[in-house]
Formats: sequence, C-alpha cells, structure tokens
Amino acid sequence: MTEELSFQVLDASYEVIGGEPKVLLWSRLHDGRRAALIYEGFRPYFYVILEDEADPGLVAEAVKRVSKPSSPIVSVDVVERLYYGSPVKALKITTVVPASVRVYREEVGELPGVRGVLEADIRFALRFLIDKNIYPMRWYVARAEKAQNPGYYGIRDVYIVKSEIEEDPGKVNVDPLEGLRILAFDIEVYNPRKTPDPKRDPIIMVGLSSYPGSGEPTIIEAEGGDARLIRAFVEEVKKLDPDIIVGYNQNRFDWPYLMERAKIHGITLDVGRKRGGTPQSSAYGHISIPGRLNVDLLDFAMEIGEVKVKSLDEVADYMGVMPKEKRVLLEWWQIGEYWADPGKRRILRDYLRDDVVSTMGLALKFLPFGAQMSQISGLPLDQVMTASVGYRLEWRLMREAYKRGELVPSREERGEETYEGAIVLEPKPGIHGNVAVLDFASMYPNIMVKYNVGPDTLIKPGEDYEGEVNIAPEVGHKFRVDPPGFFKKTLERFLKWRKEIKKAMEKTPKDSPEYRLLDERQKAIKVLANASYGYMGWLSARWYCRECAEAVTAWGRNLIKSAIKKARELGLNVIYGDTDSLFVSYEPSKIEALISYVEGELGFDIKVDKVYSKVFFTEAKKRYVGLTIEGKIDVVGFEAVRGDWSDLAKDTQATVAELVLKTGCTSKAVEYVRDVIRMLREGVINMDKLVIWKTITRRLEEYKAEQPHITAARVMIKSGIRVEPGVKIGYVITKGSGPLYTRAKPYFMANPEDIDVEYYVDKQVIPAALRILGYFGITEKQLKAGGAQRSLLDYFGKKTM
DNA sequence: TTAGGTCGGGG
DNA sequence: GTGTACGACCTAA
Repeated sequence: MTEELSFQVLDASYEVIGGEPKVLLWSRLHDGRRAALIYEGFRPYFYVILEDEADPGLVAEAVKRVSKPSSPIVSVDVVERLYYGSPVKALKITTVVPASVRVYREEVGELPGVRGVLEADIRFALRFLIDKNIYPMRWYVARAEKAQNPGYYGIRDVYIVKSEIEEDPGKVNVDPLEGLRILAFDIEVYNPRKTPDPKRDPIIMVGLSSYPGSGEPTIIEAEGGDARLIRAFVEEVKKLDPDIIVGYNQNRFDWPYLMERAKIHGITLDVGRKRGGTPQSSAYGHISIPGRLNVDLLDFAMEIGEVKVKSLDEVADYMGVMPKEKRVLLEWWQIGEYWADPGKRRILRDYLRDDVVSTMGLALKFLPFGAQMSQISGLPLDQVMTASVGYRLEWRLMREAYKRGELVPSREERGEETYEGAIVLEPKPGIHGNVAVLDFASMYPNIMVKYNVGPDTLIKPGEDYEGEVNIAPEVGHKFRVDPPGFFKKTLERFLKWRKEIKKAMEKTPKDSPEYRLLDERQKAIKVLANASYGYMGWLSARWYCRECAEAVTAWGRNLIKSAIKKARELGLNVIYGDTDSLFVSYEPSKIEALISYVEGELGFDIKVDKVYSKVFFTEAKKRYVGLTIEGKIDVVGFEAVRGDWSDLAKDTQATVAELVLKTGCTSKAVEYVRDVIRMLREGVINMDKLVIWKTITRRLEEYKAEQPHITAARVMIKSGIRVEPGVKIGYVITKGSGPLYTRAKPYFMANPEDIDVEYYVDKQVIPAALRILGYFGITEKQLKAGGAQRSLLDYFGKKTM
C-alpha cells in the first residue's frame, strides 16, 4: 500500500543488495520523521562515442562481448546526443553494479572504433540525483510504500519509492534549515608532551551543543581513560539524532582522533543513522557519516579572505559570534597542563564550552549560505563547501548538460597554458582625496552572455563557418552569434533568476527570515555565475576552453579601456583601475555621464561601489589603503603574515598597520620597527616570541627536501621524543653557518644566547613590516638604520614584549 | 629565475 | 567509491 510523501532530501548514497543497486535518499518527512527512501531499478551507465567510420552495430556487439556475469552489461543502445553542441551517435552502456563501471570503461575504451568513453567517472548517487533532477536540501513528493523489513538497513523508517519524484511546489521558498537538528561538537585531548598522540594520549573532554536547544553545551569528561567518554559521546549523538553535525577542522582532527581512540578500545563509533554507521574517510580528508551531514565549518572560513589566520577564535571574533576578549583563550600546548591541575581544570572546561558555543554560532551564520549552495549546485551540504567553486559550478553544469542531451566531457590532464589577463592600471602614487570606485556588475558573465562565449560556440581554426560571428578584440577568437551556447543559456538563467530574487527581496521586509533566505540564494547564484570565467580557464575543468577565457579577458580589457577613455574625455581624473573597477575623482555629475555612456553605448551595467574620503596608493598594483566616507579603513591586497610566522613578526606587522592607518604617515611606524630590531639585538625580547611552528605531515624518512622543522624534529627524536605525522614542531633559528635548515633547533632545547638575531631581523621582522611599509617606499635600509632611542612605552603602554 | 615540495585548521 | 583541493610560500637547482 503506497502513501503520498513530502520529503526533503538531505543526502544520497547507495548499497548493492542481492546484486542490485539501491539508492538511499536520506530524508526528512513532512511529519518530522527522518527516513531513508529507497529507489530501486536505477542502474549505472556510461557512454562511448565512436570513430567516424565505425559501425555502431558492430561496436555494440563487441561491447556486449566484454560483459561479465558478476555485473552483466544489460543493454547497449545507440543514442543521439550532443557533444560540444554538435549531434553525435553514441552507445549508452548500462550495467548493474556501479563499481563495475571502472572495469568496463577500461576494456570498452580499448575496443576498435571507440573514440572515447564518457560519463564513466560520475559517482553513482550523484548520477541518480542528476538524472532524477533532485537537488539536496529541496523538498520533493512521491508515492512510496513502507518497507516490510526495514531492519535490513538498520534504519527505523524505510520507504520504497513507487512513483516518479517531483519537486514539492509548495516548499520552494521555505527555509531548508528550519526544523533540522544541528549538533556542534569539539574534543580536547591530553597532550603532556605538547603534541597529542592518539596511540597513547586519551581524549579528556568532549563538548556537544544542539540546535534547537538551550545553547549551553553538554560536557563529558574522561574518568580513568577515555573508553567511557567515547561510549557516552556515541550515545549522546544517537540521542540527539542530528541531521547536521558541525565542528571546526573536525575532518582532520576530531573525527580521525575519535576513530583511532575507538579502534584502540574496540568501540564501534556508530554515530551514523544506520546500524554500524561509522564515519568513513573519503576524498581528500572529507569524512562522511551515514545518514547525517558532517560539515566542517573551516571550509566556510577558508572563503573569508579578510581573515588571514583561520583559527576558531579569530573567525568567531570576525563573524561577531564570540568576541575574543569575552572568551577563555588557552594556547594549545597548555591543554594538558590545565587538565592535570585540578585547580585549573574548570578553566579548560570553560575553554571547551566557548569553543563549542563558537562552533554552533558559526554554523548558524554559515549554514544558510551552504544550504542554498547545495540547493543550487546540486551537491550535498557535506560536500558543497569542501569543493572548490569550480566543482560547484561544474556539478550544476552537468545537470544543465543532462537536460540538453549534452554529453559531459571527461576530465583530462592538461599542461599549463598561459594567456593574457585583465588590465590593471599603474596607480598614481600618493594620497588622493574624494575618490569614487566604479564597478562593472558581473562583467565577465555578462561578456560571456553578450558574445555567446563557450567551448561549443567557438569556431575552431580552419573551421568553415558562414554565419554571423562575434570576434574578440586583440586575440581574434570567433564565436557563433546563433544559436545560444551551453554557457550562455546557463548564465542567462542564473542572471535572470538572480534578478527575480532581487526583485522579490525589494518586496520583503529586510529583517524577515524570508529576506535572509533570498539573500543567501542570490549570493549562491552570484558565486556560481562569477565562477564561470575562471572555470573555463581551470585546467581540470571538464568544459575547459583556453580560447574562451582568453577572449573574455580581451573583451574585458576593451571594455574598461573604453570606459577610461570616456572618463578622461569627461574631465574625470582616473587614479586607478583593475579588471572591472575604476577609481576616479568624485565628481557626481561627470560620473553620472560616464555611467549612462557605459550603459547606453557599451551595453554593460556599472555603478558607484564606494567613495573614499582618502585613499593611499603606491606604485604597487592591487594594493591600497582607503578611508571610506563612513570612516572605515579598507586595506586591500595587504597580506597579513601567516600563522606559521613567529609571534614577533605578527605583532610587528599588526602594530605597523595600526600606526600607519591611524597617523596617516609612516614615520611612527618606521621608528617602531627600528625599536623592535634594537630590542632583538639587545636580547630583551622573550624567546617565546621567536618560535616558529610547523606541522610534520608524514614520516620523517619520507621527506625529500630538508627543512628547518624537519631538522628540529630529528633533534627531538634523538633525545627520545616521539615525532609522528600531525606533530607540530616549534623551533628557533640559531647562530652558525650553512643553510637555514641546519640551524633550526627545538625551542625548548635552545638558549636565548644561541638565537640568530639577524635571521629574525632580516627574515621575520623586516619582511613583515615591509608588507605594509614597502608600499610607502620604505626600504629595508631605512628600517635597519637604527633611529631614535625611545621607550617602547610610547607604543605599547603597559604591554610587554 | 623556475621547479617542486609543503602546509593550513585542530590539540 | 563511476573520485581524490588549492593557493601561498618555502628551498634547491
């Protein structure tokens, strides 16, 4: 007996049962139950395209002959498809067991008459979602029958789908996260020798917070080893039964550590939704948990360019989730000490609580965008943010291709090919007052649409084409005007869709949940549309097209040149320009005229993005500091030093940035750097500030190149300290001769008088300072010139170094 | 210069 | 699982 179900698809997987593949749609039902919907009868397939002279019937016969009983080739059909827009005859080869495709594609690829194998590298569960037009996080309806023997899957509610699956029209604009349960977790591990070793160091605490919920995390502490803690953790996860599990870098730390500890104790870490559903390591460090969406929030953080150090406390601070000054901050090497000391253990607990609360806070900030990205790209939420924008666009393109009957090109290994990029004007160095920044809206996608750019519309060299063409300036590549190509069609849909959403947003109250939903959706569409140009120039792209990317930048250069020429004719002072933005003197009426020229004559949208009351340029491109009329400081192109520099370098750079921006000149900052150098040479800077941390990622004998942290690691091993992959090595550079790596020593084995002070001056302090001061023409010489002897209290107040 | 190797986040 | 990131930065040649 079937019933009508409305369900939200969270994830898809498959199992081969009785020799037949069954697709599992992990879903939430309209009544709130979580269920697995089983789809039977969908079979793996792939295509071959043939040599021109090959006889399809003969090749089909040859294909059938490679069939194996373990997974027979059940059909070989001659089908009409498009390949790069042109009709082709192809063979569609269908088999039974998904894993057998890998074997068949090799054998079939070798057969005479076969030009190539296509679509044999698409994961089965995603293949199903593409073909059935199912997008994760969206709602669908279907008729289904409750399974008689759900125990087989180890899931309580199992339905067998008995109809086609259609989108639920009533739930297009509902918040996909509404009603889903989220679990945030974090573990702390014992690290008496600084670096924890999962083989011997137990997990000491685990914190869990669920949403919806009180907001106060549950904290489980280890008592006499961590076996009970791990069991309690598994029970807690099962009890909370979350749809989404979030953590921060849990894919590389918490899960692997838990998995290793569970293995040692012989505990089954079955935190998934099906029986025995343990975390599974999959592609490039991702970990999947059956029936739940395991989302690492670090993946979202990696996309925030403004935050250079992606630690949880920094990112939570930046996102307004938890200010750094309002939380407990411990350095990682202090964890063991705080655990061992009963008087300090409470602080460790608070530290864990703050980490868990921050993690949940970040989840609530990030997941709405992730859910939209999932709904639009078609990738499940646990994969979509792990994937680069190129992959996200590509999965959507594969869906567009399927609908058009286009065959998906295979991924190919390609050597580097360079081409000319965008125009970046030489900035006029100095300080400029009242500057407007004009931006072309979605310049590259609009170029692609206007000139019908794409691999399928490109006229290849030597190709005869009589029809009308768009010719790219400078490079001369030609694109058919008609019919609209694959990229043009797809991008037009994106641009139109986004426009409709923007229109709907105007009619929606700004503080409503619906507004937020629409805003995240339009952002996700924008990300995909803007990725299209970069995608065509990405060497691993299935629809790679160097000429296309080259043509797009050529049209872009042409466009901005025309705008610059017009701006100058109008009497505007053009200060700087990069790709699709122009910095001009802020003269509203002339800018108005420029905008109407660009819109009317050139046919592109341009708008005033911001106005700076002051902006500093040096001769360096892509780097400037601006003060907006709202009083905000924009530092663009300035790269803060990475997490693996010494604290001294990081502190120096932060202070230099602050002094320059606050005083508007460099003299104070230069004096400050000179004082830091002087203090270094006098040996009054604490050695802790000089430690550089780097991680060992493999066994020492596997390293091909000598590096400082490897040398330091070898010294540690000699003195009996265990060093394994994952260990972070803290080292300092000591005096002596020879390459840098010979002079690295573990920080706890070095004496302050051994420190190679000049290394820290030349390779740490000065480069860090010059990242900023260099833009203002300050040289290494000037910083080393040893200036006025002044008290550091002038800069730091009571802060000590 | 280029080529080729390593790393991030976590504790 | 019909598969395997990416971009910045380092050292060595």
